[in-house]
Amino acid sequence: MNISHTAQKTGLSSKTIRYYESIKLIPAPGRQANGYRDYQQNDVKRLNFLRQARHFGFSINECRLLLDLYQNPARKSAQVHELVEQKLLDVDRRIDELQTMRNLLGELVAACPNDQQSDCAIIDSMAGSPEVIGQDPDSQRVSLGEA
Amino acid sequence: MNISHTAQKTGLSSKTIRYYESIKLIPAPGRQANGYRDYQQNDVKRLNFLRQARHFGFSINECRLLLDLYQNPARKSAQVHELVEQKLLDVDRRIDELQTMRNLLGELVAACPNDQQSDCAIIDSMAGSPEVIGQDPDSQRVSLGEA
DNA sequence: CTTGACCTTATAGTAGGTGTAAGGTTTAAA
DNA sequence: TTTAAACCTTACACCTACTATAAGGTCAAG
Repeated sequence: MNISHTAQKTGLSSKTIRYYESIKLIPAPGRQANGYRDYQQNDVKRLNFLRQARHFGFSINECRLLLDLYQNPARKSAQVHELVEQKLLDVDRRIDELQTMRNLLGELVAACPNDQQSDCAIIDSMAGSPEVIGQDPDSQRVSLGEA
Repeated sequence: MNISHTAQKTGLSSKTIRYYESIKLIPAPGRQANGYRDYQQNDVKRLNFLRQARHFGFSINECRLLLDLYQNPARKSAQVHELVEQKLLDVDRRIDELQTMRNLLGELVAACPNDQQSDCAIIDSMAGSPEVIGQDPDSQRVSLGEA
Protein backbone atom coordinates (compact mmCIF):
# COMPACT_ATOMS: atom_id res chain seq x y z
CA MET A 1 0.00 0.00 0.00
CA ASN A 2 1.49 3.33 -1.01
CA ILE A 3 1.69 6.36 1.21
CA SER A 4 -1.31 8.32 0.01
CA HIS A 5 -3.58 5.34 0.37
CA THR A 6 -2.18 4.81 3.85
CA ALA A 7 -2.72 8.47 4.61
CA GLN A 8 -6.34 8.17 3.56
CA LYS A 9 -6.85 5.10 5.74
CA THR A 10 -5.34 6.70 8.81
CA GLY A 11 -6.50 10.28 8.54
CA LEU A 12 -2.92 11.53 8.61
CA SER A 13 -1.26 13.35 5.73
CA SER A 14 1.50 11.75 3.66
CA LYS A 15 3.80 14.45 4.95
CA THR A 16 2.98 13.61 8.53
CA ILE A 17 3.61 9.93 7.94
CA ARG A 18 7.00 10.65 6.40
CA TYR A 19 7.70 13.00 9.28
CA TYR A 20 6.86 10.30 11.84
CA GLU A 21 9.25 8.00 10.04
CA SER A 22 11.97 10.65 10.01
CA ILE A 23 11.78 11.10 13.78
CA LYS A 24 11.63 7.31 14.24
CA LEU A 25 8.21 7.37 15.78
CA ILE A 26 7.37 4.59 13.31
CA PRO A 27 9.77 2.12 11.65
CA ALA A 28 10.75 2.67 8.03
CA PRO A 29 8.41 0.60 5.87
CA GLY A 30 9.50 -1.69 3.06
CA ARG A 31 9.77 -0.35 -0.47
CA GLN A 32 8.08 -1.34 -3.68
CA ALA A 33 10.19 -2.14 -6.75
CA ASN A 34 9.95 1.49 -7.87
CA GLY A 35 11.21 2.83 -4.54
CA TYR A 36 7.81 3.87 -3.20
CA ARG A 37 7.08 3.20 0.47
CA ASP A 38 5.02 0.06 0.99
CA TYR A 39 2.78 -0.10 4.09
CA GLN A 40 1.21 -3.16 5.69
CA GLN A 41 -1.83 -3.58 7.91
CA ASN A 42 0.33 -3.31 11.01
CA ASP A 43 1.57 0.07 9.91
CA VAL A 44 -1.96 1.28 9.43
CA LYS A 45 -2.84 0.14 12.94
CA ARG A 46 0.14 1.87 14.45
CA LEU A 47 -0.65 5.07 12.60
CA ASN A 48 -4.28 4.92 13.65
CA PHE A 49 -3.16 4.49 17.21
CA LEU A 50 -0.92 7.51 16.89
CA ARG A 51 -3.64 9.65 15.37
CA GLN A 52 -5.89 8.78 18.29
CA ALA A 53 -3.22 9.43 20.89
CA ARG A 54 -2.36 12.80 19.32
CA HIS A 55 -6.06 13.58 19.24
CA PHE A 56 -6.15 12.93 23.00
CA GLY A 57 -3.50 15.57 23.39
CA PHE A 58 -0.41 13.42 23.94
CA SER A 59 2.89 14.82 22.77
CA ILE A 60 5.05 12.92 20.32
CA ASN A 61 7.26 11.70 23.14
CA GLU A 62 4.27 10.60 25.18
CA CYS A 63 3.09 8.81 22.06
CA ARG A 64 6.37 6.93 22.02
CA LEU A 65 5.68 5.67 25.53
CA LEU A 66 2.08 4.79 24.71
CA LEU A 67 3.18 3.00 21.59
CA ASP A 68 5.70 0.98 23.60
CA LEU A 69 2.96 0.00 26.02
CA TYR A 70 0.59 -0.69 23.15
CA GLN A 71 3.06 -3.09 21.62
CA ASN A 72 4.23 -4.66 24.86
CA PRO A 73 2.13 -7.62 25.95
CA ALA A 74 3.76 -7.46 29.39
CA ARG A 75 2.50 -3.94 30.07
CA LYS A 76 0.51 -3.21 33.20
CA SER A 77 -2.62 -1.16 32.91
CA ALA A 78 -1.45 0.88 35.92
CA GLN A 79 1.40 2.29 33.83
CA VAL A 80 -0.99 3.49 31.18
CA HIS A 81 -3.38 4.79 33.79
CA GLU A 82 -0.62 6.88 35.33
CA LEU A 83 0.30 8.45 31.99
CA VAL A 84 -3.27 9.33 31.15
CA GLU A 85 -3.96 10.74 34.59
CA GLN A 86 -0.96 13.02 34.25
CA LYS A 87 -2.26 14.22 30.92
CA LEU A 88 -5.65 14.82 32.45
CA LEU A 89 -4.06 17.11 35.04
CA ASP A 90 -2.14 18.89 32.27
CA VAL A 91 -5.30 19.53 30.34
CA ASP A 92 -7.06 20.75 33.47
CA ARG A 93 -4.26 23.24 34.05
CA ARG A 94 -4.45 24.50 30.49
CA ILE A 95 -8.20 24.88 30.75
CA ASP A 96 -7.76 26.91 33.93
CA GLU A 97 -5.27 29.20 32.23
CA LEU A 98 -7.57 29.73 29.28
CA GLN A 99 -10.52 30.37 31.59
CA THR A 100 -8.56 33.05 33.36
CA MET A 101 -7.62 34.55 30.02
CA ARG A 102 -11.21 34.34 28.87
CA ASN A 103 -12.43 36.21 31.92
CA LEU A 104 -9.88 38.95 31.42
CA LEU A 105 -10.82 39.31 27.75
CA GLY A 106 -14.49 39.34 28.68
CA GLU A 107 -13.91 42.24 31.03
CA LEU A 108 -12.03 44.12 28.34
CA VAL A 109 -14.76 43.66 25.77
CA ALA A 110 -17.40 44.77 28.25
CA ALA A 111 -15.46 47.87 29.25
CA CYS A 112 -14.73 49.08 25.72
CA PRO A 113 -17.09 51.79 24.39
CA ASN A 114 -16.98 50.10 20.96
CA ASP A 115 -17.58 53.31 19.04
CA GLN A 116 -15.81 55.74 16.68
CA GLN A 117 -13.93 57.53 19.43
CA SER A 118 -10.33 56.79 20.33
CA ASP A 119 -11.10 56.38 23.99
CA CYS A 120 -10.66 52.70 24.77
CA ALA A 121 -10.59 50.89 28.06
CA ILE A 122 -8.86 47.95 26.42
CA ILE A 123 -5.87 49.96 25.33
CA ASP A 124 -5.78 51.75 28.65
CA SER A 125 -5.82 48.47 30.48
CA MET A 126 -2.91 47.12 28.48
CA ALA A 127 -0.98 50.35 28.75
CA GLY A 128 -1.47 50.56 32.47
CA SER A 129 -2.60 54.14 31.86
CA PRO A 130 -4.59 56.08 29.24
CA GLU A 131 -1.66 57.55 27.35
CA VAL A 132 -0.17 56.96 23.96
CA ILE A 133 3.53 56.34 23.49
CA GLY A 134 5.80 57.40 20.75
CA GLN A 135 4.02 60.39 19.30
CA ASP A 136 6.63 62.93 20.18
CA PRO A 137 10.22 62.01 19.50
CA ASP A 138 11.19 64.88 21.74
CA SER A 139 9.10 64.06 24.68
CA GLN A 140 10.69 62.92 27.89
CA ARG A 141 8.05 64.67 29.92
CA VAL A 142 4.95 64.64 27.81
CA SER A 143 3.27 62.84 30.50
CA LEU A 144 2.79 61.11 33.51
CA GLY A 145 3.90 59.45 36.08
CA GLU A 146 2.63 56.16 37.00
CA ALA A 147 4.43 53.16 36.08
CA MET B 1 18.87 52.29 30.83
CA ASN B 2 20.55 49.00 29.86
CA ILE B 3 18.74 45.88 28.79
CA SER B 4 18.74 43.93 32.02
CA HIS B 5 17.35 46.87 33.96
CA THR B 6 14.70 47.26 31.28
CA ALA B 7 13.97 43.58 31.47
CA GLN B 8 13.46 43.86 35.20
CA LYS B 9 11.13 46.82 34.81
CA THR B 10 8.98 45.12 32.20
CA GLY B 11 8.93 41.54 33.38
CA LEU B 12 10.36 40.34 30.07
CA SER B 13 13.76 38.67 29.71
CA SER B 14 16.68 40.42 28.02
CA LYS B 15 16.56 37.70 25.40
CA THR B 16 12.93 38.34 24.70
CA ILE B 17 13.52 42.07 24.34
CA ARG B 18 16.34 41.49 21.85
CA TYR B 19 14.10 39.03 20.06
CA TYR B 20 11.30 41.58 19.81
CA GLU B 21 13.77 44.01 18.32
CA SER B 22 15.03 41.42 15.84
CA ILE B 23 11.53 40.80 14.51
CA LYS B 24 10.87 44.55 14.47
CA LEU B 25 8.08 44.38 16.99
CA ILE B 26 9.85 47.25 18.74
CA PRO B 27 12.20 49.83 17.20
CA ALA B 28 15.95 49.46 17.74
CA PRO B 29 16.89 51.57 20.76
CA GLY B 30 19.81 54.00 20.86
CA ARG B 31 23.21 52.81 22.03
CA GLN B 32 25.42 53.89 24.88
CA ALA B 33 29.05 54.82 24.19
CA ASN B 34 30.12 51.24 24.85
CA GLY B 35 27.63 49.82 22.35
CA TYR B 36 25.10 48.65 24.95
CA ARG B 37 21.44 49.17 24.13
CA ASP B 38 19.97 52.25 25.79
CA TYR B 39 16.26 52.27 26.60
CA GLN B 40 14.00 55.22 27.38
CA GLN B 41 10.74 55.50 29.29
CA ASN B 42 8.76 55.14 26.07
CA ASP B 43 10.43 51.82 25.37
CA VAL B 44 9.54 50.57 28.81
CA LYS B 45 5.91 51.54 28.23
CA ARG B 46 5.80 49.80 24.90
CA LEU B 47 7.33 46.67 26.37
CA ASN B 48 4.91 46.70 29.28
CA PHE B 49 2.07 46.99 26.83
CA LEU B 50 3.42 44.02 24.92
CA ARG B 51 3.83 41.90 28.03
CA GLN B 52 0.21 42.60 28.91
CA ALA B 53 -1.07 41.88 25.42
CA ARG B 54 0.88 38.60 25.28
CA HIS B 55 -0.50 37.75 28.70
CA PHE B 56 -4.02 38.23 27.30
CA GLY B 57 -3.17 35.61 24.70
CA PHE B 58 -2.54 37.79 21.66
CA SER B 59 -0.05 36.49 19.10
CA ILE B 60 2.96 38.54 18.11
CA ASN B 61 1.20 39.66 14.93
CA GLU B 62 -1.91 40.62 16.84
CA CYS B 63 0.37 42.54 19.17
CA ARG B 64 1.64 44.46 16.18
CA LEU B 65 -1.92 45.53 15.41
CA LEU B 66 -2.65 46.40 19.01
CA LEU B 67 0.57 48.35 19.27
CA ASP B 68 -0.35 50.30 16.14
CA LEU B 69 -3.71 51.13 17.67
CA TYR B 70 -2.09 51.94 20.99
CA GLN B 71 0.19 54.42 19.31
CA ASN B 72 -2.37 55.85 16.93
CA PRO B 73 -4.36 58.77 18.37
CA ALA B 74 -6.86 58.42 15.50
CA ARG B 75 -7.83 54.88 16.44
CA LYS B 76 -11.42 53.98 17.05
CA SER B 77 -12.31 51.89 20.03
CA ALA B 78 -14.49 49.76 17.76
CA GLN B 79 -11.37 48.50 15.98
CA VAL B 80 -9.84 47.38 19.23
CA HIS B 81 -13.12 45.92 20.39
CA GLU B 82 -13.32 43.81 17.23
CA LEU B 83 -9.83 42.42 17.72
CA VAL B 84 -10.44 41.50 21.33
CA GLU B 85 -13.79 39.93 20.58
CA GLN B 86 -12.17 37.75 17.93
CA LYS B 87 -9.61 36.64 20.45
CA LEU B 88 -12.34 35.90 22.93
CA LEU B 89 -13.98 33.58 20.41
CA ASP B 90 -10.60 31.96 19.74
CA VAL B 91 -10.09 31.29 23.40
CA ASP B 92 -13.61 29.92 23.72
CA ARG B 93 -12.94 27.52 20.89
CA ARG B 94 -9.71 26.36 22.46
CA ILE B 95 -11.44 25.84 25.79
CA ASP B 96 -14.10 23.76 24.06
CA GLU B 97 -11.47 21.60 22.43
CA LEU B 98 -9.69 21.05 25.69
CA GLN B 99 -12.98 20.27 27.46
CA THR B 100 -13.73 17.63 24.88
CA MET B 101 -10.25 16.24 25.31
CA ARG B 102 -10.64 16.34 29.08
CA ASN B 103 -13.88 14.38 28.91
CA LEU B 104 -12.33 11.76 26.68
CA LEU B 105 -9.34 11.39 28.98
CA GLY B 106 -11.65 11.21 32.00
CA GLU B 107 -13.51 8.31 30.42
CA LEU B 108 -10.25 6.54 29.68
CA VAL B 109 -8.99 6.90 33.23
CA ALA B 110 -12.29 5.66 34.61
CA ALA B 111 -12.38 2.65 32.31
CA CYS B 112 -8.84 1.50 32.98
CA PRO B 113 -8.52 -1.28 35.56
CA ASN B 114 -5.37 0.39 36.91
CA ASP B 115 -3.79 -2.84 38.06
CA GLN B 116 -0.89 -5.17 37.28
CA GLN B 117 -2.64 -6.87 34.38
CA SER B 118 -2.03 -5.97 30.76
CA ASP B 119 -5.71 -5.59 30.02
CA CYS B 120 -6.28 -1.91 29.47
CA ALA B 121 -9.30 -0.07 28.14
CA ILE B 122 -7.15 2.96 27.35
CA ILE B 123 -4.92 1.09 24.97
CA ASP B 124 -7.90 -0.68 23.47
CA SER B 125 -9.65 2.59 22.91
CA MET B 126 -6.69 4.09 21.11
CA ALA B 127 -6.15 0.97 19.09
CA GLY B 128 -9.75 0.95 17.98
CA SER B 129 -9.86 -2.69 19.02
CA PRO B 130 -8.45 -4.80 21.86
CA GLU B 131 -5.64 -6.28 19.84
CA VAL B 132 -1.97 -5.60 19.89
CA ILE B 133 -0.23 -4.94 16.64
CA GLY B 134 2.43 -7.35 15.69
CA GLN B 135 0.12 -10.18 16.69
CA ASP B 136 -2.05 -9.88 13.64
CA PRO B 137 -2.17 -13.32 11.98
CA ASP B 138 -2.60 -11.53 8.66
CA SER B 139 0.79 -9.99 8.77
CA GLN B 140 4.24 -11.21 7.89
CA ARG B 141 5.83 -8.42 9.88
CA VAL B 142 5.34 -10.13 13.20
CA SER B 143 7.96 -8.14 15.00
CA LEU B 144 7.48 -4.43 15.47
CA GLY B 145 10.70 -2.69 15.03
CA GLU B 146 13.82 -3.40 16.97
CA ALA B 147 12.75 -2.51 20.45
C1' DC C 1 45.25 40.90 37.34
C1' DT C 2 41.67 38.20 37.77
C1' DT C 3 36.95 37.11 38.63
C1' DG C 4 32.28 37.63 37.76
C1' DA C 5 28.49 39.90 35.93
C1' DC C 6 27.20 42.29 32.56
C1' DC C 7 26.89 43.27 27.35
C1' DT C 8 27.40 42.09 22.10
C1' DT C 9 26.49 39.14 17.72
C1' DA C 10 25.54 34.88 15.41
C1' DT C 11 23.81 30.40 15.21
C1' DA C 12 21.01 26.44 16.44
C1' DG C 13 17.41 24.15 18.83
C1' DT C 14 12.59 23.46 20.58
C1' DA C 15 7.33 20.98 18.80
C1' DG C 16 4.95 19.30 15.25
C1' DG C 17 4.56 19.61 11.48
C1' DT C 18 3.76 22.35 6.46
C1' DG C 19 5.54 24.31 2.06
C1' DT C 20 8.54 24.24 -1.76
C1' DA C 21 11.97 22.78 -5.09
C1' DA C 22 13.65 19.58 -8.25
C1' DG C 23 13.28 15.48 -9.94
C1' DG C 24 11.58 10.24 -11.02
C1' DT C 25 7.28 7.08 -12.11
C1' DT C 26 2.81 5.71 -13.62
C1' DT C 27 -1.37 6.11 -16.03
C1' DA C 28 -4.56 7.80 -19.22
C1' DA C 29 -5.94 10.64 -22.79
C1' DA C 30 -5.07 13.19 -27.31
C1' DT D 1 3.72 8.70 -29.36
C1' DT D 2 3.73 12.25 -26.69
C1' DT D 3 2.33 14.63 -23.02
C1' DA D 4 -0.15 16.07 -18.96
C1' DA D 5 -1.84 14.76 -14.32
C1' DA D 6 -1.09 12.74 -10.36
C1' DC D 7 1.51 10.23 -7.96
C1' DC D 8 6.22 9.29 -5.63
C1' DT D 9 11.20 10.55 -3.90
C1' DT D 10 14.72 13.54 -1.13
C1' DA D 11 16.26 17.73 0.86
C1' DC D 12 15.68 21.95 2.64
C1' DA D 13 13.22 26.19 4.39
C1' DC D 14 9.57 27.98 7.09
C1' DC D 15 6.14 28.56 10.95
C1' DT D 16 5.61 30.43 16.57
C1' DA D 17 7.81 32.50 20.30
C1' DC D 18 11.27 32.05 22.24
C1' DT D 19 15.58 29.81 24.69
C1' DA D 20 20.34 28.05 24.66
C1' DT D 21 25.00 28.16 23.40
C1' DA D 22 29.33 29.96 21.69
C1' DA D 23 32.74 33.29 21.43
C1' DG D 24 33.92 37.45 22.57
C1' DG D 25 33.92 42.69 24.47
C1' DT D 26 33.12 45.79 28.86
C1' DC D 27 33.07 47.07 33.51
C1' DA D 28 33.45 47.17 38.66
C1' DA D 29 35.43 45.05 42.71
C1' DG D 30 39.11 42.88 45.20
